[in-house]
Amino acid sequence: MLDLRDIRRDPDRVRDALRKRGYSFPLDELLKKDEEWRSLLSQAQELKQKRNEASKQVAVMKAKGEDPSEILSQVKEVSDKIKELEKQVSLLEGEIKKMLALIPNIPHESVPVGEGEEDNVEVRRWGEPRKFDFEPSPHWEIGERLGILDFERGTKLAESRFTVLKGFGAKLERALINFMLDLHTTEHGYIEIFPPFLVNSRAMFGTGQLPKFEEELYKCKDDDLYLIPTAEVPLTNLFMNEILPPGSLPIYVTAYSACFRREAGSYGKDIRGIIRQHQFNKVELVKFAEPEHSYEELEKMVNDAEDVLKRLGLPYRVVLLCTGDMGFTSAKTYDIEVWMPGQGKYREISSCSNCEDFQARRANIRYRPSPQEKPRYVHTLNGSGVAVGRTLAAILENYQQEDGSVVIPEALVPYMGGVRVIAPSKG
RNA sequence: GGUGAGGUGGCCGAGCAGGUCGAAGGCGCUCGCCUGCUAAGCGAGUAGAGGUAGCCCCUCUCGAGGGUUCGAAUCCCUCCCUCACCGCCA
Repeated sequence: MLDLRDIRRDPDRVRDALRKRGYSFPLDELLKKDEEWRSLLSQAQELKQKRNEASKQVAVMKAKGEDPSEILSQVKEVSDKIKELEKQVSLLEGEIKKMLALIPNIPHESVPVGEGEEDNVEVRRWGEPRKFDFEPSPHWEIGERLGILDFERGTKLAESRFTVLKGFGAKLERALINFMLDLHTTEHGYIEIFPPFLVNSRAMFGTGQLPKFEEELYKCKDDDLYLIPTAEVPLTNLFMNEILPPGSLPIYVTAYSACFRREAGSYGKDIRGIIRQHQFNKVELVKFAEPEHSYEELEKMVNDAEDVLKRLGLPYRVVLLCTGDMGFTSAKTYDIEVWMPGQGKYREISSCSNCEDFQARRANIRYRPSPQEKPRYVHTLNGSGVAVGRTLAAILENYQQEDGSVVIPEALVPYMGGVRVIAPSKG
């Protein structure tokens, strides 16, 4: 959420941001409502002042034993007028808040202007895609041959885009989660959190899933609870409605969570394999930072996510998203794309964003820079560190052998109980 | 799910037969004084938000929302949450 006062002060800045994002929004309507709101508000406040003064007078007169009935009848009218005005004020306030909640964040000046994926800018590459002396298979074929991915039973139990992991597949998924959490907590300074996978609508509003993206969420029928689409939601909202004391920033937190997305509107995409599932596992990174340092923190966070892929020996590239491809809440986003030999292209495996104070304002997360200063909004950052299912798919494709087996990356061997190769087995 | 108690400022905790109460007192914190250092002591300050370019100023906020009233932390209604005991349960 943007600050209404900033919008008022410099509406062109917002117009420019909306244009760069390819967003249409009735900004003039908002400004008009704002003006009306402020006018009515100050009218109401003036009357209240009057009423408060009169009420005090009544108290004094009563104490002296005088008769205040004359004032009483006058103030009664004022009170009624206040009620009328306040009704309008709160009505307008509601409308303004609703509109405000639908304006996306303003892109940082370093973000390239563009319309879509094709305008993103590659920042760097790491690792050399392996040369195969046979035709590399896509991960779903490898996984089915090895008996570790079971798509049919996933669909039987739930619906399409659900998959059952079996044997070493299930173990590899678990190994990856533990490997990533250990890496981030012991080497990158993150505190491990195990959050709720269901959160209420206030939390969903705080991180920007609601109200605009409700159709992406699984909602519980009888409760004000939603399945989280990412651990970013519970992690970022950890400090909702709090003022962090001086010296607490930056705060780094990480969590494993299952993520649930309805994937409405992506019917045709990635039907095969485990790239796009309704339920998937992810290790998430979230940071709370002072505004002065949030962009350094973003670079460091991207490095933390890259480190996962480096240690697994998976080639990747880092891409800076353009204005038209960025998420609603983000001011600047880097995607990390891992090389998938089976598909012959790089696929997103992590997305790291600086949301600046956009989410902090929604979730009311502040910090006090020093004991005598006023609270300020923190900057929040989030990033995948990284998507577990996609990493598993990347390992299958990058480490596949001609005989159908898959070699386990060295770093994971301890997490796999010493297993170095997953070979085809019966059952 | 049942019964009972309760939700006040960073924390603890008064106020709750409606009226100069955004709120005593204590702790904590900040600044100053004092003191070889530290501790103690003394003095001052110390909630958040909005209207305003901004000060003074004004308005709002005592879990949330609504109501009664000239006036609500105090009275009434609804909801939420916390704690205790019971029931159920991984």
